[in-house]
Amino acid sequence: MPSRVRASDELRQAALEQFATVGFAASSLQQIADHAGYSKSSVLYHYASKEALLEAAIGPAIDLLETLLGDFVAGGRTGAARATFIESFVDFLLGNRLAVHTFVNQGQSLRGLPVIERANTAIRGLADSICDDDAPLAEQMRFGVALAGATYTLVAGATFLDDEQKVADGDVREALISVLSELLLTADSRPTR
Amino acid sequence: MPSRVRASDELRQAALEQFATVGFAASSLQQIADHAGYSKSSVLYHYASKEALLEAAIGPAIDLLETLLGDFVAGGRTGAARATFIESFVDFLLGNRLAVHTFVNQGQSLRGLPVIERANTAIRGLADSICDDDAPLAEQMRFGVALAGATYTLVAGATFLDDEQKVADGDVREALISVLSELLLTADSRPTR
DNA sequence: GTCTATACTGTGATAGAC
DNA sequence: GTCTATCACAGTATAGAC
Repeated sequence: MPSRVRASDELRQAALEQFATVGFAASSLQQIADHAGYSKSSVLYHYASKEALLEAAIGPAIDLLETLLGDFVAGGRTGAARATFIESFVDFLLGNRLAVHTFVNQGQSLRGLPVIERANTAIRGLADSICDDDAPLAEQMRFGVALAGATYTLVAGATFLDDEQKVADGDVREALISVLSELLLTADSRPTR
Repeated sequence: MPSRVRASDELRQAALEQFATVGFAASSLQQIADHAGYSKSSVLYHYASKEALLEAAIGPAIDLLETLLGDFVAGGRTGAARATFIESFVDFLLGNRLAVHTFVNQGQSLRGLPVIERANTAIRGLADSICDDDAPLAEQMRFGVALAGATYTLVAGATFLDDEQKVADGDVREALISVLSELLLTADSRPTR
């Protein structure tokens, strides 16, 4: 193994995989250390606590999410802006599956942690931006279903499809963008029912 | 307090609320006992183990889900069947928020438990039924996004909207059915892109 | 920088008094 | 049926050798 790979990076990656698969609360420092090939104490040398390890593991992805959602909220409400947002969002999901998986599945029980709160604030900002104007409830739901559906379809996909039909990421990307575009791009002109 | 309410029911309800809010792993028998006004040992008298408590808490909802999905898979692929399925599914979500919340947020880390596996089997059966025929990937995604989106929108709604704008359940029901119908009812005639 | 050894806390679960 | 007392164990975290 090349000495280029640093222990802290290996530990961070092992932790991310553990958090995503068995959950944060159920992950022990011992398991993480074992998976990375280090001792439990080495983990606590590189990261002051289990929470610090979570911060390091999913923090970067949360950073991306913040800028992604922030840009969309700040930007115009034009159809073109929506289109690029959809693409960015899908790419974000595909490029940060483990972190998204962790946040989606464990976020509720991790309220109060700085990383989690940052993500929640960003998401709430998006929700407010969608709901503030007098948009009909169905429109708000369409947005929620689209983003939550895309997110959780990938998360559930990781859960169910892992062993079997391994679809190519490129096809998934295209199909997801297609469905989200259907839902969101022509939303203004849709009937309420 | 009327002696009509049984201790086991109170404990089951308290456990469900704990599991849904702080998660299964993070919930302690002590907390559950405190919330219900009993001692930790009383919990273990009524339920042999923490897992048995989970079974009792979300089992009934999983039963409903099994029949719901089973009926749809067994039934025809007609538009009318889809319409009634959408309505039943939304009603199921609205009527079992805490159980759904628990399964969605904790299910991944609880693999192997009988209740969880029953639900996973039912969901996989639905997924197979949708994917078995040569449906295009976008159509499969549309189904996934619709059901996962509806599910997680309500779950996230419980997370974010609890304190503020308390939308009436009736309106949510109508809006959700509307969005799901848009996505699923005319799916056969949609273009791939 | 990585390890061993250990302290301390809280957990799920059991036994037995009432 | 509910309680107190106790168990064995796993968890995070600390101290210090090398």
